[in-house]
Amino acid sequence: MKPVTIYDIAKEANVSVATVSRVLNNTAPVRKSTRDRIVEIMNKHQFQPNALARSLLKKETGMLGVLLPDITNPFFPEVLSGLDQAARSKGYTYFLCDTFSSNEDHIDQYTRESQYLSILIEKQVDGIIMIGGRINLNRVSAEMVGEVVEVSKRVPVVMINGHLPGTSIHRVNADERAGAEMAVQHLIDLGHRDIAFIGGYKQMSNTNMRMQSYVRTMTANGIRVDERKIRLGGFNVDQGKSLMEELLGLPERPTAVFCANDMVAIGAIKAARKAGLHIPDDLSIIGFDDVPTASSFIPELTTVSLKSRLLGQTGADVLHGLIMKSKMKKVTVIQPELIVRESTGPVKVASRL
Amino acid sequence: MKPVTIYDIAKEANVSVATVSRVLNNTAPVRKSTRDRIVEIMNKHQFQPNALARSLLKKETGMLGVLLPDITNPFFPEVLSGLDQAARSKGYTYFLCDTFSSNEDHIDQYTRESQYLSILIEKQVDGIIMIGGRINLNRVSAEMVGEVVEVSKRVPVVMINGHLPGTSIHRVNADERAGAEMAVQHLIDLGHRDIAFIGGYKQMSNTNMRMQSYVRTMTANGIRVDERKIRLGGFNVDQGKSLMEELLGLPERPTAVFCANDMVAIGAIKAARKAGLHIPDDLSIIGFDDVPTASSFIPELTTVSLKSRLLGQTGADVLHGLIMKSKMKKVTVIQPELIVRESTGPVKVASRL
DNA sequence: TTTAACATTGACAGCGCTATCATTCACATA
DNA sequence: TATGTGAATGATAGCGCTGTCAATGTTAAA
Repeated sequence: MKPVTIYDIAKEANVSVATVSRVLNNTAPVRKSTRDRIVEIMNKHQFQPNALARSLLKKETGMLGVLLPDITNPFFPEVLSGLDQAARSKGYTYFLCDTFSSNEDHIDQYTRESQYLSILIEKQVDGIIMIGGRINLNRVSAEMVGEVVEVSKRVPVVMINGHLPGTSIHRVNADERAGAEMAVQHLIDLGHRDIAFIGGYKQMSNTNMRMQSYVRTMTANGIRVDERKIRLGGFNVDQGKSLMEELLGLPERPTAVFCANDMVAIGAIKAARKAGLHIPDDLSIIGFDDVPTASSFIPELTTVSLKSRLLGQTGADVLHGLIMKSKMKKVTVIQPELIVRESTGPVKVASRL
Repeated sequence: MKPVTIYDIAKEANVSVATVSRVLNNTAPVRKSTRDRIVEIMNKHQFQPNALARSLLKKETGMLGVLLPDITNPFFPEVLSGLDQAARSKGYTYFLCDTFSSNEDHIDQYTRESQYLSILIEKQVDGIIMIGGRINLNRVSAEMVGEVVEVSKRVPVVMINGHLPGTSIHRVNADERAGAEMAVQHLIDLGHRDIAFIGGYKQMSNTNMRMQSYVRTMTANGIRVDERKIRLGGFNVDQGKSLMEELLGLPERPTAVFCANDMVAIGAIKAARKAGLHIPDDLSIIGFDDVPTASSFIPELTTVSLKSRLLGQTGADVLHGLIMKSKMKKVTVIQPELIVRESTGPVKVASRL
């Protein structure tokens, strides 16, 4: 059973294909009687125009590509949800390209990224959004950067929470610095002075920004930072747990911990509880990202929201602007927000004993 | 700057487009010297063939459509991740169509579903996967069913964890009945007799299956079920919380609670703790789905895994089979697995006091 | 040397649609 | 009645690619 084309419709309605195309796109006046007849025939056959043929001619597909590192990481569905809404409202459909999760074929994220990039180009997407947050500065070789730059010459690209140094690709970023400052300042305002930082990876720009901002805020408040209380090494619950255990092994444990993200914070809480500590009475813990889990955890996590949905939404808006050839700001910064919940509290002098 | 086409390549290489096409698809022998020359020119121009044109002719696009209700619900990214892997390994790219989340334009899930369905048809996807779990029996009108059936005549469709009664659409389902039985039996084996069921919605098939299986297992073990201890009303944390509060208000509270999903279980634990109960000593709680959060929660959640990744993977495999016109089983059932963690424990007689 | 059998290439139609230009009507105005 | 104007329509050329058929070379067996 062959799908019906506008030729079939045209023949049955005794008109030319041009006329059918006209009623389809409402691109020129068609006599009401003719139009009605054509529409009826279309309905009768449940005619659906072939978007490939149309796109081939019009050089626009209404399709976007969205690259992200791991849909299984709860941060990304949030971003995606904002992005989805904005994209849909403008009539786009998008390919989801997961570059790292379920990595059973031993291909690394960057290789997969370039594979997807070229597939997307071949499929003639109207634009590409790369959601970062994992950009590893060491690994971003000149080659990789060059590739993305090359792609961005062919089709608009915007990066969310990522940045390719030396390029001028449009991006929308959370203000990580401000976010980290909020977190640390919150702890300090609560009376804490002995504040640790755990989680993340040295090579990653987001970790660095968070950590640097931590150091700066401490210093600005006249607090000396203790190198031993900065412990990097991962973004997940288990890693958070062992990082916290290290901290607990120190001769003098901190009264508060700033975690590189919420997962690490959860791990930290688990370790602390196992050690018999009560949160937040004995120890305050603050996370980062405001993943949905954060609010359902016990205790509910104090954290800083990166406004993930807004990030996604804005990314899509910027991309749309680019596609429409509007002049867009090169970088859009989204202000995070401190979310105070239950895992932080005022320092107690006794808690150090 | 116009994109280069095979014509440009052909001209520069002094061959016909047919030959260029041949080296592109390796579809007929080409003299090595000619091939090398063409390849070099392609590289020089970073030539990427236009997939639209190719697909228009070949009637296959390598694109799939994936419909799901809410990417923000942690169950779906898991399914998607399995699906992604299987689809990618077979060379497919897919459109992600979120039919319900971020629903700010007041269009309901079913309307959006049909919108997406027709977009996907127009884009000529090779197949469609609908991930359910939210199919509301009341709302699945004849119209909706008819629509999906109509679509499935044009392109292969597979439903994951969903079912349109009266149709013969291929599907892969978790064995909800068996899963619920595992959960309840686990509780009974632990010595519990007074077991409640909370969460879900009466109109949904998954809720019904879980609930019926709960009743059956109780009865099979010679336990009478107490109607007051079955409380439906939602799938999220807050709803779980208030459902649990209702339960706690009962003259004789249960010693164990079987929750319709993990989110409800988390809510239940929150309510129980607030009431001063210790989990699992005073109350055992078991969830359903084995969402990633379940293992990071405190206490770690005992639950039954629906094998979400496997579900997705299998769905993609079945769809691929259908696309390849292989004979596929109409329904594939995935066996769930009981995951015993910390939120359930043996009954203590004293816990009833 | 001749000829069959491949290897290699070219020409060209056509996938389903839209844009452009040309043509035909139907009226209203002069 | 002649003419202009806009409304309706048709004819047709591609969009970039692949498949088919035909036309060349080339090589090895006869």
